[in-house]
Amino acid sequence: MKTTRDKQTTYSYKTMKSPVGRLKLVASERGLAAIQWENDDPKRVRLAPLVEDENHSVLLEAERQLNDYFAGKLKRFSLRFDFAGTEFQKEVWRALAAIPFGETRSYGDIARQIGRPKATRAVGAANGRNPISIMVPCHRVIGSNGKLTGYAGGLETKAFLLKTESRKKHRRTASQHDHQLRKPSRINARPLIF
Amino acid sequence: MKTTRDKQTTYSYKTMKSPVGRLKLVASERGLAAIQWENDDPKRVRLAPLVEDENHSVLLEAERQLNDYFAGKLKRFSLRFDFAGTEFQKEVWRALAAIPFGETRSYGDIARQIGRPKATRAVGAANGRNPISIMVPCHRVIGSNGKLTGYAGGLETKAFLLKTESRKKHRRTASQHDHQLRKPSRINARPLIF
DNA sequence: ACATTGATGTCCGAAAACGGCCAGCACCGT
DNA sequence: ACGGTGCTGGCCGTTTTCGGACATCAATGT
Repeated sequence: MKTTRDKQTTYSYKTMKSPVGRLKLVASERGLAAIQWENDDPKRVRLAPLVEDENHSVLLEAERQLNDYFAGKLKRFSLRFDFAGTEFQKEVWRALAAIPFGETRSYGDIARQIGRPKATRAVGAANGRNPISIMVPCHRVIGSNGKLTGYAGGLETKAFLLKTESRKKHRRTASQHDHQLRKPSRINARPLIF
Repeated sequence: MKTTRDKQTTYSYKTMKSPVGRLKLVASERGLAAIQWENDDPKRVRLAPLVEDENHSVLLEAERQLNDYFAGKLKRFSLRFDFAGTEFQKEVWRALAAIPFGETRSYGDIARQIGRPKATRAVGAANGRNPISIMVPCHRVIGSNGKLTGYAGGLETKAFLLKTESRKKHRRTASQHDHQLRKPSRINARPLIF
């Protein structure tokens, strides 16, 4: 008998088309729980049981924001997230969510930021388990040498997202000014290797 | 870092006094989830996070029925249960709930009843994990040789419950008649070893 | 009488494996 | 002196794996 313990929570989902392929949005009553790729490894993010619901308010709002993002009309997502993970993972994911549009960080940067400077590999692992692709921008985390190193949606997708964001970033208006950065000299100064 | 994954559901609890010590009642919105002993092994039944709620309707009803049971005024509990366990465990627990007041079964009896005649030890293990003591009467399951063998609330408590039920059972009125039993010759014919 | 054996589902702890890392260093070719 | 490239070793949280331990019991063998 292979049955496992119940998961207790039921999630709603719907799918949508996007420039990076079909996406599957998943939400609980507490907020958005996942954005998964078409061929996502099913054991990367495990949420069950799932029920289709095209009209779930959180899912509709997420879809709207994603469309605006891909249309270049939105640079910062604003939505309640329902993270299911360990305390460490949630800390990492929160740190990811704080990386501004168009910038990048190294895995070590994130490790230092959450106060565990030596947990770089663990940060990498937590990155790979990020349930909410795109909105929690794990694609903005790259190797300290500028290499992209890995992405659940495929390295091409990671490159596409970064290139798009970087282009949009440069098209800034006069009213914009530089953000206050903790380490301004290093941020985004890393060469990107697509 | 020792943090584990979230449990997703929040449970309400309250405590009550009883002839067998203080009991902790736990419920979700789906029903009664646990009745735990004062010094219950915390890893026997794990429900978290817990919030005290003296007025939860399920908890109040459970308390009422328990009081009636201990007063000898109630022989059969009627309440929605919220079992959290594997499919096998739930099958066992459902089988337990069907054992009438004042009767006993052996672990092998239960195993046969759920169609897994050789899973006697597994039944024992599932018994030990029964979250809803007393109401799901795992105390009515004893060794095939009549020995009590084990009980989360202590063997003295198991003996007390069985002795009480057996006494109350015999004090029957003239209007009562024997229950229809599937195996009348064996049921409760086993000698009890207190 | 009494010890042994095998079948069963689940949990627990320990240990090992496994990564979306990275600094340091040697080495090499300008 | 530089700038690449590639290897090595240490670091860290999570997942997987594995070996026992059980609230048993009928069937054997002694």
